[in-house]
Amino acid sequence: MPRATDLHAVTPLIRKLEAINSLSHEERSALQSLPVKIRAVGARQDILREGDKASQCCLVLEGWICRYRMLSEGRRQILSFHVTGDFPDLQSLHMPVMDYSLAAITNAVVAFISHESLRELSEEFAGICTRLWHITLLDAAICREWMLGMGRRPAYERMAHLFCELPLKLRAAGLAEAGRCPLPVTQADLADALGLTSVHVNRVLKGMRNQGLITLQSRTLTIERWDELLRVCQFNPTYLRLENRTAASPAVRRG
Amino acid sequence: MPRATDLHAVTPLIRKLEAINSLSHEERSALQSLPVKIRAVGARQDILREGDKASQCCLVLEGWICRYRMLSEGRRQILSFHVTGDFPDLQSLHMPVMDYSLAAITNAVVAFISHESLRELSEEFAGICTRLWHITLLDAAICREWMLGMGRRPAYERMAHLFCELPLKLRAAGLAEAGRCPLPVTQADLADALGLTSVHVNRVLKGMRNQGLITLQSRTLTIERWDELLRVCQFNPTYLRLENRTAASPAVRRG
DNA sequence: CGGCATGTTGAATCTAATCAATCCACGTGG
DNA sequence: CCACGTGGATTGATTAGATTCAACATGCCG
Repeated sequence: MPRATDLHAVTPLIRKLEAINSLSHEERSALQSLPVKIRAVGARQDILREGDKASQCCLVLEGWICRYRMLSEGRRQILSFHVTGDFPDLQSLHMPVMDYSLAAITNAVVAFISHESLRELSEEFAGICTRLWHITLLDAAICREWMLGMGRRPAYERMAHLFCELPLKLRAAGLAEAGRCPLPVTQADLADALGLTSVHVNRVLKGMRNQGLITLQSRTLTIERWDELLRVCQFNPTYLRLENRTAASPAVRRG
Repeated sequence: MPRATDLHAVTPLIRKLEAINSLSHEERSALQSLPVKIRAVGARQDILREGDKASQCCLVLEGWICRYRMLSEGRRQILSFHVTGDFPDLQSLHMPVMDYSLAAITNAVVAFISHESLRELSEEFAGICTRLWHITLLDAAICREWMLGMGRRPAYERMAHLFCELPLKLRAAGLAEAGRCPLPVTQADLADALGLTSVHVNRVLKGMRNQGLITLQSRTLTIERWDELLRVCQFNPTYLRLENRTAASPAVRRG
């Protein structure tokens, strides 16, 4: 596993922006000279808390991060999962008071980029501003999809849907091979992401294994029957906007 | 009810942008000269459908609009409600393929503004670009709040939360007096927004009326006991980012 | 080896869904 | 003016999906 250093810390971000629209030479070098602060975060550690006022954004370099919110009596809702290249709190650039917390799920490495430098960059390069906006929109689209699931999909479908989404998302980011992806989260985490209890997650998982749809072991999710999994949850990948990058596209492999 | 004409069609938008950050004279006049196409939409009519490729954005001038998604067997999830001044599909500016449908709940009037002209405006005025981005972020914050509710709040709390959110949102937009707001939706619509069935919505409503928390008649929601309603759902208005405008509403602070 | 986090299973319970009537307000046409 | 139709609201009875509580198994790490 390559260790992130200041020198190439921004590459995951560049990669992501390129995926939206290719960058000019000036844009790329401006990004490369962004000042960043690297920080390692232990598993289950908070990075930022609801109510905090952020003055920098957090770029994920390694590991899994999640956004979450808490209610009384320990109720927790995970709002999203984030991996290398994601910018989970990019919206803080315009809304500094956090309406959710950010925590590491696994051991992780993140890079902090100050709002100030991001703003300067956005002012100088309209194209970068647009792409950053684009990232927040992608995020919102996934949020809508999760909302639909929580409101209208029963547990089995909801979980199947997540198991379609994650491998596609990770593969597009060059972090997974086809039909298989890392899933380093506990059943309790899954439960909090899906709006279920961990006991029920366990039972639904058992059901999916019995149907031969998936295997999930050693923190790796393998899709055994894509066609069936897609059918079960009526999966439509439009919202992920993977376009050409989806299947075996060179854009993915080049990463 | 004032009829929207081309001349002042953009005022609700200007009002909303001003609320984020006051506009310069040039910005305001540039906005005023935006070309718009006004269209009346009958109640329950679709304005745009999932999968459509948009080349313009829809600004709500009058009436209530919702975003929604459908699943098989008539399952519907309403993703958001929108009123005068809202830009429910602003994200189509950067992601033209719609991942949800847009429909009028009541009779409504909308203004279409072409992506082209919005893009020109954004290029010329960085401040307008930023504010538009800001609007999409506000939207995402509400989406996260709804997600939390669907995942972790039981029906009663979830509905109470919506009944806190709507009056505050509408009041900030100048569309409601304190402690009361129009709610021209059916119980079936409410159900689709909350991820419940209409039968259950009816029962929860009955419960809230019995507790003396609200009245809901003639399409008007009145909050009878703000303090208690806020308490029931642990309402925290941060995510709405009403800031200074909240303070103007004594009903909130009293609670 | 012991301890702790995570995963698994069973039984009882509960929330919300489903199915099925009925009621009510309102508008329309005879 | 009243009968009728219609969409929405209300209520009851039943069922299903998910939670809760509790116990036990497994795997990993010091």
